[in-house]
Amino acid sequence: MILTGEIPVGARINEVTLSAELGVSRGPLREAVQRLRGEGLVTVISHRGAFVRTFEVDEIIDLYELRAALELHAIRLLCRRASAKDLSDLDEMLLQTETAMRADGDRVYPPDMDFHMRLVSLAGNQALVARALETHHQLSLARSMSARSPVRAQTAIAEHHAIVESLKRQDVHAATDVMESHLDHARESALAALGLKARDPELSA
Amino acid sequence: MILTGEIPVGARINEVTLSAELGVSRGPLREAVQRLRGEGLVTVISHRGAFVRTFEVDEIIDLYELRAALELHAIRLLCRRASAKDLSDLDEMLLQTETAMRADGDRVYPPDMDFHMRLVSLAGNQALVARALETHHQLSLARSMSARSPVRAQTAIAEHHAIVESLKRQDVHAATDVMESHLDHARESALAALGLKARDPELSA
DNA sequence: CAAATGCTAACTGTTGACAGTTGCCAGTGG
DNA sequence: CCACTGGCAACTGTCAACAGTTAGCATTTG
Repeated sequence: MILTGEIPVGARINEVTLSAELGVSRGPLREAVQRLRGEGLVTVISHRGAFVRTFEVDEIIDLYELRAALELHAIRLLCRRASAKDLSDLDEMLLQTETAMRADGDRVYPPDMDFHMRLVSLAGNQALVARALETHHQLSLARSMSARSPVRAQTAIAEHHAIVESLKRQDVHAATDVMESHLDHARESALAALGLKARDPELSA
Repeated sequence: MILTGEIPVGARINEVTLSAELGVSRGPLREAVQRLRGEGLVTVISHRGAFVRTFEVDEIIDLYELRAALELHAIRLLCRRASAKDLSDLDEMLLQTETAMRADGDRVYPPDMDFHMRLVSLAGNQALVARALETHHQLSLARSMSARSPVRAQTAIAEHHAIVESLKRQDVHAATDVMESHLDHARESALAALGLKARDPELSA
């Protein structure tokens, strides 16, 4: 309900009304809230309740940095572990996304997230996958604070292709470089959609 | 209580007896269990209860890989952001650890964890810090499955020094290389303490 | 008129009790 | 003697009610 926007960002979660809507008691609901707290989707204030988390610009930048840490490492692992079939599967996935996008001009981020999560999954590290999924959830929540901007689809797909090509050549350096700039672009796009610019005086390298 | 071993690894958490010991009711205890579940310290089985999580060898290797992803990225960020004072503080910290170790031959891992967490904190990314702390908690729980092995203290300290020296020279490549081998050694040491070896046929680079 | 104070309603924090499920053990039949 | 079944005890899942706190509003006072 949080990720779909059914409960708006920043809103308080009223335990009694929500438990009545869901048809459960307050006990299980409070347990669920604690789980969401662990996932970073709500912030709990003592005696005040649980609020759907809001993100400052700095926090969004931090999350993209975290994404970079996780996904760049996944890339490094993939260069050593990915089988030919894995890579061809990724290619097929990209083609399907392209055809789906051509038919239906809507929805740009879900396939993007699918690609990245597939990439991380192929690294074969469950702990890494869990953290990446968590980070994506937080980022999708942060992005939902702005109106959807369906821009940046074609360029993203092109960058995905470049990543897979680098992986096929087992070129770690190229793959990580492309992924890093890809995430930089995604961050800037997200921040632009949210209104303002970044601070970072550090994109020379 | 889990991290200190007061509740042994693999044990079931009896809600009624534990809530009686802690002087609280089962409701808050169940909420706490859900939080621990989010932190990956317990696994909850429906109608069976919460069990202090046990780790397979593969999962421990995955956790060290996750550590590498987070801490190597922290190193990269530090090379750009760390001030001279930050680095001198790290140096002082290492010296204090050495003198403390010379006086008291016990306790090897806590200062190690302190150093790494300090390193990550200096990167100035709260999301990164949170995940690193979580991973360290899981690893300390995994290590607690074996008897403490206070070996490997001097070499670890030496490697810490080498990391700081590389950071002072702003040599990203050297710093990440040292950190990577440091974590490799830590992993092998932990696995050895737990009984058996790793599988990885991939430590040539 | 403005600031401080007391009151009230709404909500969270916690508790104890009830219902449903699981695992174990004795008893029974092959 | 072994496998199976029925019953039982312990425990988890859930609920409704009570206590304590917070925020807002009306009232009072300088």
